[in-house]
Amino acid sequence: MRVLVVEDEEALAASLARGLEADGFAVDVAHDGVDGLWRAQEVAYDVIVLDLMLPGMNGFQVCRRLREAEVWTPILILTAKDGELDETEALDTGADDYLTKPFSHLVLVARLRALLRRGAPARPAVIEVGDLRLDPAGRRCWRGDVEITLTARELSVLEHLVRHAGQVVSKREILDHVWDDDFEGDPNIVEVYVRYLRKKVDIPFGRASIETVRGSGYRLVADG
Amino acid sequence: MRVLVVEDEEALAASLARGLEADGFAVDVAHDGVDGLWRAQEVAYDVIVLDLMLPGMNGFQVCRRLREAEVWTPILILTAKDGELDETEALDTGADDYLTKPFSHLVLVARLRALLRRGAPARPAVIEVGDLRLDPAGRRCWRGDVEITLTARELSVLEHLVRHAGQVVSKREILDHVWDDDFEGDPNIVEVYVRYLRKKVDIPFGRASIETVRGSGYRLVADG
DNA sequence: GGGGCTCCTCAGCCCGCCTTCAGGGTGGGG
DNA sequence: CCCCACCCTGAAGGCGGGCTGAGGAGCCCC
Repeated sequence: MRVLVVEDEEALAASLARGLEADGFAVDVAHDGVDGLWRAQEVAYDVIVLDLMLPGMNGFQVCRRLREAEVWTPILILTAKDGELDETEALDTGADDYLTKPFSHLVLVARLRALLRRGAPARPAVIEVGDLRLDPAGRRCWRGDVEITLTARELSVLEHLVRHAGQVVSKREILDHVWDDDFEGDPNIVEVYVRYLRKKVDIPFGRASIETVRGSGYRLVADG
Repeated sequence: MRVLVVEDEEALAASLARGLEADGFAVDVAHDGVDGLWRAQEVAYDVIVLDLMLPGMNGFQVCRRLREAEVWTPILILTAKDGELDETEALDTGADDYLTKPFSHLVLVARLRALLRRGAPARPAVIEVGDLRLDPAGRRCWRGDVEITLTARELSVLEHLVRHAGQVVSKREILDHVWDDDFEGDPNIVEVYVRYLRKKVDIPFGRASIETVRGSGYRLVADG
């Protein structure tokens, strides 16, 4: 099992390396984000331990860049902070687990083994409909090679359509699944968001993937 | 994506709800098994997070009851215990995955997304009569490989004919099934719609699949 | 505090769908 | 052969579902 530790703090890095080696890991250490990013792309590590606070490029950036580069090695983020921000941010950037400093060596190893056990699954759950791609976990979306920036709501609506591609989805259903059930506003909101989506994922590309099924709802199609 | 969290511990429930909402889920919370069971049957959730230790009815019971009630929503069981017993028991009762407390939010979300990914898409119930195909749920219709665009009413009338293919269906019957029972308008409306249908599904293809049975009604035939 | 962004509301408009209606065609029984 | 019931057909109008643009409230970050 080969692990890459990206950690700028010398003492911690050395301690991690020693401990992991004692547990049978083959350990490489990178001391800053740029180096870590490079190594992670060059070598097929089984898992990466990534500190958040790094000189130059921080852990989130490294993580995101790796995923953008189609590197799906499981990543465990180390963070000194404890805020919720880190947690959600880590998820957004595609990390697989995270650990708050200080942590026990045993816990770290347990988490790493858990990640390894899960094996390849870090692979993104990208859903494709024609050349429209959606990564619900990463909250990202593409038409072909062009990335499309969507807001949270837009993405949720599109996610629901994509997950039911080819089927008719009623406005009521979208409302129930994407909005909270205590939403008492204008159901017209669904039409509005469909319009937003069409403006972003269809019209600029001359497509018509979100069909209106009058009286029933909407249907997402491949639209070759 | 709509998720039901069944968890009696207030703090954990609130934290789960907040976290999941931050990840774009629409979250409902039930604080005991009975409430959870009821909600899960009333609302079409995409996934259910179910604690084992619940007042009144425990997670296993809820799970079993749901499956007995033909509710197939993916269920992820939360357990404080660590025994293998729980795992096999959970799977026996029809749960889809389980997670041992304490767990990281990231892991929970990853597991939920995995469940959603697995979620089986609704199977298409396509009815065929000769080379005429109808997908009532998808609101679509084909003659051979050619898709035919039908309005809601047209499709409803055709659906009734297709479901009784080969039999004579009276106009009164069509009226009662396709229109509201209290429809007091001109029964001629049925003739009008049969005409519309013939213009779309028969005439362009040189077919005559909707036969008139004078004095009785209409009959849909294969019309090889 | 202000600018930008996201989310939501609202009202007006337009087109397509549903329905009605009247007139013409057709077939069967006397 | 004639008549009447039954069915077909074309046109027209009203209505409602869906679309659209503008704008305001809340939020976050600078």
